[in-house]
Amino acid sequence: MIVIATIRDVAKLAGVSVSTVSRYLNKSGYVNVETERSIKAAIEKLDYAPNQVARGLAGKKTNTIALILPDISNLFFSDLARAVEDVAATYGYTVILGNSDDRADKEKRYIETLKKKYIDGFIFASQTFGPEEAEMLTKLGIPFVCLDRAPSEENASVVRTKNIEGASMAVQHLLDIGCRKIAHIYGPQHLITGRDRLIGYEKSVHAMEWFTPSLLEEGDFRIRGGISATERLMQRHPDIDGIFAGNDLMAIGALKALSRMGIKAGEEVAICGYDGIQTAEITSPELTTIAQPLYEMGALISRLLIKKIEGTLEKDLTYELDVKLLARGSTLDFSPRAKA
Amino acid sequence: MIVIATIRDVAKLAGVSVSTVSRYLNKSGYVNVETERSIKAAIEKLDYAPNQVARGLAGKKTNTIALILPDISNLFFSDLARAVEDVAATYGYTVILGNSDDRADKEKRYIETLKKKYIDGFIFASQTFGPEEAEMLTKLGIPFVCLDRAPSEENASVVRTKNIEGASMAVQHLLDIGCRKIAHIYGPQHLITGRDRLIGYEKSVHAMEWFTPSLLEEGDFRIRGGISATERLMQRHPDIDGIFAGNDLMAIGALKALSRMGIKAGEEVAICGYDGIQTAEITSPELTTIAQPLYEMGALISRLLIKKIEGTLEKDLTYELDVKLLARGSTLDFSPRAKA
DNA sequence: CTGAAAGCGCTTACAG
DNA sequence: CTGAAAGCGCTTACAG
Repeated sequence: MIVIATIRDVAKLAGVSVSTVSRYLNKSGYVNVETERSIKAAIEKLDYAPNQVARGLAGKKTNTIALILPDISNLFFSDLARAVEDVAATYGYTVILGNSDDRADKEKRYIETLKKKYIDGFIFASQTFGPEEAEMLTKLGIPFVCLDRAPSEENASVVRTKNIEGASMAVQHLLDIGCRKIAHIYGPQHLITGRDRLIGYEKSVHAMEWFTPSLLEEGDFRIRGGISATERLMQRHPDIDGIFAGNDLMAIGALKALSRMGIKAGEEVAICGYDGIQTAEITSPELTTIAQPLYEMGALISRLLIKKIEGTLEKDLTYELDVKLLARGSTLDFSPRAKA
Repeated sequence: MIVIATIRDVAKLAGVSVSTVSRYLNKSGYVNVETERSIKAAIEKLDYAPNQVARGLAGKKTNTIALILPDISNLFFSDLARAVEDVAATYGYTVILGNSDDRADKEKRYIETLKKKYIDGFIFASQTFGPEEAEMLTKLGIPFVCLDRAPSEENASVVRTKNIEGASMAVQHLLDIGCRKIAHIYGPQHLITGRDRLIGYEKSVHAMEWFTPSLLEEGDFRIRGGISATERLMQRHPDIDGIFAGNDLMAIGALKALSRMGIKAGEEVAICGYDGIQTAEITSPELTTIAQPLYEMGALISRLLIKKIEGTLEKDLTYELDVKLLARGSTLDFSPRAKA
């Protein structure tokens, strides 16, 4: 077992007081150039590194943030988590991971246990995060930022994409390639992503002569929900030739459902998703999608949190990032004649 | 801002000393039933919860473990991380996430910064973790456990699956469905998973008359590597009718490559992967794979670490879990005649 | 520019 | 069974 040097050891070796070493370490207050040199030498010699736990107790800062998301094994969130951790590490922060399964009780438990650990701040990518918890954190004085959804009208920093606009892009693309009857599988309506993408779809199609509300079907943002929604849609309207799914997982479900029904996804029925998860590239046909800049979103949100923690964030804002159409086989292979 | 109660507040309210409260909290030493009651009442009234940072400093235990893996956005590791976090939370531990990109320098940096935070232990799912780092941790007295690979001959706890056996199962399955010329895309040979699965393949085929070493091709455990390996293989041996890929990502690459070449994956060339990641179900045809019990692996490894931390692990062992063949479209659709 | 002192909120022997 | 004291390794005013 190795003996780890403390600030006292450094002070002794450098022939100064502990306070001076601390001041040097934190660059708070003046330190003479000479003494600075000897402190530096002592630190080097002893291979000293400040004990973060002691620092945490004394200074109430741990350089640790928590990322609370529904499920890290969900493709969307693992991409995001990667970005969050990258940026956090760059700024010298450590990331604690919490899976909430979108359950308020689990989420609260994380808040409870992590406040006792003096976590510096929270990122919520969870859907359950609401006003109650936001207030709890505010009272405790713990900074937080949110993905997609603001917990209340108050000022909180939020990062999301232009969902309405993105949905319109999806529909427009389907129209452009020649679709004449486009359905939408929408996500849960208690989520802003579910709602806004539905709004974008409706805006784009409500004036079309072929539009009817029965072209709408509810999904759950998961593959399974996409499958059953597609089945119901195709049964109701066998002449559907385009489907815009509220996210990629449901679009993958649509792909699956169609192929089970013996319909050529992509050729006979074009499909477009939303998110731009990596997996959209491994389906066949590959999935056309409205790509969110996942990495940027994660990077931005963790940068915002760190700024809040360090008190350098001017003011809370909602950031709506641009999305991008990635046209791939599931729409590019479309040839209306294939069906007729 | 809320005022948080400390152990002193509890002691005062209960009319006892801080030591007694501490003893009650940690169930160390005797506490009279009466005083226990009043302490309990005080805790309830003040909504007291011990400060973990202070506890960490005084007792050198933080109830926090670190999970170091190559990349959380890799499907394999996100599934695993979920299990690790679940189990850790159950035992009252918090999980810190670190992405190493399989780079020794990043890995060491995590060790450096986390030891200063009094992390209780490490799980390494990273491939770079070697003897040097293992020694470093041993010297520091920090417990660790490893996925797949032991860092040295010394006693370390390791969790992996029966790779050789699993590979043989894959080959046997391909033979069973009628394949007569089976290639193997092997993973990096500095990884035990890459090596052992190759051994399993060779064991099963070396006596076959059709076997030739040119049925082997190297991959990198990623989709891209699977694609190019498959291209090279099919060029060399257009009559290959079965491919066993060393992991699912490369198998997905094989699927992609074949479809680009106009070959019907599944029907003309059967494909089997290894891992059992969730994504294997969303390809088309769905991917047959040798499934590792990912969740169990994650659960076991984190349970092992916690036992080591708490000193209740009898001895270090290497656990080799069973795998299971999940036969799906990529082999079940096989019909040799399709090609002829 | 520097040091002594108090404090962060616990735990751990050690007396009693 | 219980309490006083020292200590964990820092930071933060406050004097000088």
